[in-house]
Amino acid sequence: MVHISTMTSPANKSETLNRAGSPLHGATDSTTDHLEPHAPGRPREFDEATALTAALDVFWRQGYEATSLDDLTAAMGISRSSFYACFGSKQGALLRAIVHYSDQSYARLAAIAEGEPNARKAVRTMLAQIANARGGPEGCFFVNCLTELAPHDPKVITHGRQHLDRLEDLFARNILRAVPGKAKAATKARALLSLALGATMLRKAGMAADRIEAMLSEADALLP
Amino acid sequence: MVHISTMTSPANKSETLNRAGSPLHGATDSTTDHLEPHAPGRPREFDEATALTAALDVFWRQGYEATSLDDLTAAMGISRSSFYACFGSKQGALLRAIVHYSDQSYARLAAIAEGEPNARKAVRTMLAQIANARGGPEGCFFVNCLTELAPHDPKVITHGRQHLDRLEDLFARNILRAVPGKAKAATKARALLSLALGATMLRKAGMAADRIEAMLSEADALLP
DNA sequence: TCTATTTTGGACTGATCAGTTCATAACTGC
DNA sequence: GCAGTTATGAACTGATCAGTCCAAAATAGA
Repeated sequence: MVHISTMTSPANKSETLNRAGSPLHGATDSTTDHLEPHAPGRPREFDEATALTAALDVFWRQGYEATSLDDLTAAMGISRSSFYACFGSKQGALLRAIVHYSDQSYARLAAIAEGEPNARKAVRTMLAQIANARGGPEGCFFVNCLTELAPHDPKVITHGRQHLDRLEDLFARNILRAVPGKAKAATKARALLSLALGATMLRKAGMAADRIEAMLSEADALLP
Repeated sequence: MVHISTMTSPANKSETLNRAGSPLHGATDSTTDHLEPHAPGRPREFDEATALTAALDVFWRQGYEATSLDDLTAAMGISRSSFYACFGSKQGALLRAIVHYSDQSYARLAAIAEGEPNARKAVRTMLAQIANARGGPEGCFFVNCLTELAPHDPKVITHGRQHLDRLEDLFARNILRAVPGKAKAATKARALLSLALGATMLRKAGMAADRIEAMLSEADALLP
C-alpha cells in the first residue's frame, strides 16, 4: 500500500499563503484577482479555482489511488511543475478539492432548502439531491473519499466529519421548520442523512432509480 | 488510472475448475478435501479458503488499488506463483473474496435473524451488525468495493446488486414477521438497509458510536 | 525407479508511479 | 533594457507495480 502522510514544503507553502482558496468562502472565487496588487514574476497562465474544479472531477470519477498525476495535469490543463508549485502534492490537491467540494455542495444544498417555503418539500429535495449527486453512478464525492482514504488519513476523517455535521445541521433546521418543537430533531436529521448516503450506495450498486426513490419516500415516516 | 478488465488464461482456468470455491455454498469450505480423489502432481501447501480469507482481510483494510501483490502474498502466506496459479490475477482474487464475503456475511446475518424469536429485535440486531461490521472503521467490505471499483467494473456491480438484494429480502422477511401483512415491506426493508449502509459511512467519518446508535433506533419509526 | 503432472520460490520484465531538476519564458520595478 | 522573481515545459529519477518465467521440488501411477 501507499501512505500519503508525508508533507513537503511546497504543500505547506500552498496551504499557508494560497490566495484564491481560503477555506470558508462562497461558491465563486475565480474573479477576485482584480483586487490583487500584482506580484512580481511571471503570472500564472491558469485559474486556480478552475484547475481545482477539474482535479475534483477526476478524483470524483476515478478515485484517489486510481488517478495518476498525468491524469490530473491533463484534466487541469497545466504542467507538472505548475501543479506542484500550486498544490504541493497529489494529496495536497485532494485536500483542496475536498474543501472546495464541501463548501460548494453545502452552499448549494442550503440555498435549495432556503428557497423552498415548504419545509417538508425542502427535506425531500435535499434527500434527492444528495442521492442523485452528479446524476451518474459516481456517488457522493465525500463518501468516495471517506471510503478510500479515511482509514489511513486523519485529515480526510476531519473534513468528512465536519461536512457530515454541517449536513446534519441543515436537515435538523428544516425538520424544526416543518415540525416546530420536534423532539430529537438532530437524531432524525442523522437518520435522513444516513438514508441519503445509503441511497448513493444502492445507486452505485446499480439499483433501479424508481426503487431508490420509493425508498427515499419512506423518509416521511421519520418526521410525522 | 489502471483498468482491471483484462482476463488472462490462468484466471479463466481458476474460475472454471476451482474445486473449493463454488459460488453458493455454506460458511465452511476448507474441510471438504477428503472427498477429492487425489490429483497427480505436487499437492498444495496451503488451504485455499484460508488464503482467501487472508486476502479478503487485506482488501478490506487497505482497499483494492492500495493493496500490492506483495501485501497480498505476504498476508496469504503463499508465493507469487501459487497466487497466480490459484487465483489468476489480482482482480480474480478480489472477485473470489467478494463472493466469499457475500455468502459468509449473509449466512451469518440470516442465522442471527432466524435465531431471534422477536422479529423487531432481529431487525435491530441486523442493523447493528451491518453498521458495526468488523468493529473498526473499515466499514462494510461491499460498500468499500462498490465505492472503489463499481464505476469501472461491471462484475463488481453485479455482485453488489445481488448482495444488497439478498439483504433487502432478509429485512423484508423479518418486517413481515414483525408486522404480518405489512404493506410496502420491500420498500421499508430497503430503507432499513440504507440506514445501515449510511451508518457505516458516519462511522467511517469518525462519528461517535452513541450518536450512530441513537440514529439507528429511529428505524423503529419505519415499521410502526 | 522412472515418467508425467503439479506446485513452489525467486529472479526477472517492462510499464507506470509520484516527485525533482533545470533551463527558459514572462512578468514587475527600476 | 537590466535585475529580480515567479511560472512553465520537458526530461529525468528511483521506487514500485502487476504479471511472467523457469528450474527445482513433490506427489501419483507405472
